Amino acid sequence: MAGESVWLRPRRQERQTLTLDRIVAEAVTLLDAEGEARLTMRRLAERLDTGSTTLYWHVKTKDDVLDLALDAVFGEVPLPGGPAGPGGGRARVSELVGAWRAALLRHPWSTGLLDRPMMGPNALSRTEFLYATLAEAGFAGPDLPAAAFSLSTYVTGSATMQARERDATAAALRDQLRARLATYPTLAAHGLDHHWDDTFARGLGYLLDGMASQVR
Amino acid sequence: MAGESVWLRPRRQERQTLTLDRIVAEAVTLLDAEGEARLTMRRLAERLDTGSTTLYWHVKTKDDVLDLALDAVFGEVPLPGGPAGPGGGRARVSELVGAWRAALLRHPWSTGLLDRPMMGPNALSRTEFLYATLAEAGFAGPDLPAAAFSLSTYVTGSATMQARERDATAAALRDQLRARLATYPTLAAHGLDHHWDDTFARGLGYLLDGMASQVR
DNA sequence: CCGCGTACCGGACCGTCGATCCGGTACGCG
DNA sequence: CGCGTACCGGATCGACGGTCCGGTACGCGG
Repeated sequence: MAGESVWLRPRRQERQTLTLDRIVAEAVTLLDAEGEARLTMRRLAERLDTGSTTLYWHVKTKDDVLDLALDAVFGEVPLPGGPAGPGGGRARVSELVGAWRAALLRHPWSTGLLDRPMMGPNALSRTEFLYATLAEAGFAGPDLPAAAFSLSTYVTGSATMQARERDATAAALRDQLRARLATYPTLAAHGLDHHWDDTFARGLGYLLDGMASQVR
Repeated sequence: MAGESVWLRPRRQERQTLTLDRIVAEAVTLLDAEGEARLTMRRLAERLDTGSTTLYWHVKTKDDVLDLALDAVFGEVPLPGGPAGPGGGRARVSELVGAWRAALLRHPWSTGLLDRPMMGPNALSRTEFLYATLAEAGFAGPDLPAAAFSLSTYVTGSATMQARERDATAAALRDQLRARLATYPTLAAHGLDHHWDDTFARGLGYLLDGMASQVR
């Protein structure tokens, strides 16, 4: 059994060496395509054209992959550049928050991972930016963490709620709810058909208005 | 092999028959004690003194158990009774929202399940109550779903964020963050030590203020 | 009092998962 | 040229969610 033919053996250079970055990137595309439930170390390894055990050289557990994938989503959120003009704090915050929400909704699985510590470098730098912008806008003392907390809470919560509603079974349940509008009259009359983008912006408006009146 | 001794055989009456309610209740206490990761159909069955397969007669999948457990948490939220006095809308909303948050934090695992459709009867009746209270307070048109959405988003998001912070690994990561306060100056200076209850109430104040100025 | 249907239960089992053991292989550096 | 180290993977482990199929006891009609 003298070694196989060269033609069958992949050339060393052509085959990219496995990298943590490649693993995370492939995990994100797999999650985008099939969701969290179908992300398996075996399937992920197969897509990377390697054995499942090899992944464990680069990563300690599957949770590591998920943590890294989540932080990769945060990495897609661009930080508004340049100095904020006077009174431009609101625009900058809206921009950051909107991009943040868009990134989460681009990867609906990410909202299911938001219950784990968001301590990746990308998440932290976005949070730092939010704190800095709010501090510059005049928030101080206990109002600073409260304002930052409210905004990030609102973003993650609303993305979770909206991603949940896109689920197929959620649509079926909503139809069933429509039939029980006797039991839930107000909800059925006003809560079923609304535009998410408008609803989100409106709620963000409430929050920013309330914050502005506090700092003024 | 003529049947075992009567003394060893449990009397029929003494042994409670297995009920969906008993399953859900036991699942909640198991989740409270050990978290979602350690909730297993086998372990749950063992606690109920039955075989794991028996559970599947009462329940179709494990997800059913989780859905029911989550709705059981919502069931712990009392609905403020009686008619709301004039201008009492804010107090009622604060009461509901506060109790809602308390229930979620009493069962920290629940925040990890918030990405699934909240379509259980308990969740729906709380949402209906919220809609009705807000409608009575003067919200109409697109402002009604926006207000209800903002509030429930704020509650679920903030509970998720706080429950996440109680995690043991989160504390370790926070210590590490404290060491890197050069990279995240504003965050490290203001975001690490704050009282959750005060921060939550302050943020809720922003939101309610902004909502009030809208409906006025 | 009998017998039988139905509501309920569980041992054995299947395929798959996350993770580990341990033996390889090839590249770079001395 | 040889050897260490960085990287890879077949085989395997224990546990999981879920199903098959054969039970068991209780109530109800005869």
